[in-house]
Amino acid sequence: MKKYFDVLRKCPLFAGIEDKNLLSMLGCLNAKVEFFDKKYTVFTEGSPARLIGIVLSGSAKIVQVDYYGNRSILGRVQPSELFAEAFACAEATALPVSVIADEPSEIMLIDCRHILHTCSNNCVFHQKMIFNLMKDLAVKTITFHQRIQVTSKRTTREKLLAYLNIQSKKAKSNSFTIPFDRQELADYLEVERSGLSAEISKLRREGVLESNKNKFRLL
Amino acid sequence: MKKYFDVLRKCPLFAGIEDKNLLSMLGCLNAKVEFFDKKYTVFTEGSPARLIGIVLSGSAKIVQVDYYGNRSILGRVQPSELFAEAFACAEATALPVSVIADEPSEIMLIDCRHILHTCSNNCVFHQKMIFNLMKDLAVKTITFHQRIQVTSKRTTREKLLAYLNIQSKKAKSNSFTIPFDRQELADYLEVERSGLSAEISKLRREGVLESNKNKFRLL
DNA sequence: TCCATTTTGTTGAAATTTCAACATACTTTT
DNA sequence: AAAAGTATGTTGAAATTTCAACAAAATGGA
Repeated sequence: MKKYFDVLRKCPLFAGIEDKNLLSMLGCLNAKVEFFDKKYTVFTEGSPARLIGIVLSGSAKIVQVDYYGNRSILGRVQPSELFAEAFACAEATALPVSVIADEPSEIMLIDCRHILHTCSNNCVFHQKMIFNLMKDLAVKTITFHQRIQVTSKRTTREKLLAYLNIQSKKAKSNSFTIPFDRQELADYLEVERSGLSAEISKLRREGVLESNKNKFRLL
Repeated sequence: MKKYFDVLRKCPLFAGIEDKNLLSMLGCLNAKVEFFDKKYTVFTEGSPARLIGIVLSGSAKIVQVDYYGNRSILGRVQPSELFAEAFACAEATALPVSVIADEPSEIMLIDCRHILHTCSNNCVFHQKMIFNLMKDLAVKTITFHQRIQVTSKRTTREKLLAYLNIQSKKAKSNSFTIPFDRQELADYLEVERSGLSAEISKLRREGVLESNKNKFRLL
């Protein structure tokens, strides 16, 4: 497990926990590591929501697919980030999303019951983890707020610009790379890919932005 | 404060906390109660995100307004429910939403620093509250997932039906009352009010549902 | 009760999005 | 290096939404 320490130290779940305690905690949590190849399914929609995932290497997409096959991308997780923690913490019976590896990825899996229900009154590490989970969930909630701020715009153009502005702010620069290809960005913004492509071209012609693949610069 | 105990016992923040401890906790948290008349602003977008709100009586809307005046309704809070807790817990600098009383309402306000930063290692009640906050935030995250499931549909009809189906499931009945008027429902679904009205009429003509004001029955 | 105000429903025109189809560019595999 | 597959851009027609304006219904005060 030691080879994952660099990643785990950055993981919100283990914030403020010292290396010397980490190894025994992982044992206590019964943490497992699994490998998933590109496009393989980490979690399937409808399965029990008992495991919390941590990306150790690679990345994955959180997706929802409705009965018509329309895909909505809830987000993407990178190394050291948690996923499915909300469903586990809320003790949901079934996952409403699927998680798909974007590239060959190592994923740490922890049964949430080891975090929520064991020695939560005595062990200072468990208390710390619950505090960390609370922080993490608060941040996720804010991320959803931001997303709704973007998708509640009524036109493709407005959604795109709202999204690019947030990305630009996040990168603290007017040029930045987004973590989506065209289809994925369309799924995230909840618009048509072709309409999105058209709008990007239009904004480029109007001199509002420059772009090359998933690199953008706002002018 | 004792007159609020019936409501507070149902509040997720105080789950599992006995009456005999509640009064002293409220003192320790420095909880204040304020009254807001209908349409009055409880929290203003942009103000510091330090207070957590609990509805004691009445109700309030969580709203976001963009630079074009388009309003998006993030949700509505009822007695015993928390609001703004995500921003407080994430220690956000500024609120990205406003909270507006829907009717004459009593609101309890608690400075989040009294929950997050005081005696969090020693006092068992603080630990319990943090656990409760984590649960609450997990449930809120799931609520947002549901909302995205609804608003990610591409047509007014699909959004409406997805929303009504969720409400029907929640009520465990095919007839139910929704907490929004037409304009509010339109803002929640992110569609035009006039188009929404038209769609409801159409569904009624097609025999898919019956409705009267904000009462619906799915057939 | 009556008046003023707010909410809801309706409609047609304008704007926008979706859909389908295809061309081009880029990647990956063999 | 060629072939196959994938991603992106473009277009026009069809479908849908938005917008604006108004009528009808419901609500809240005076």
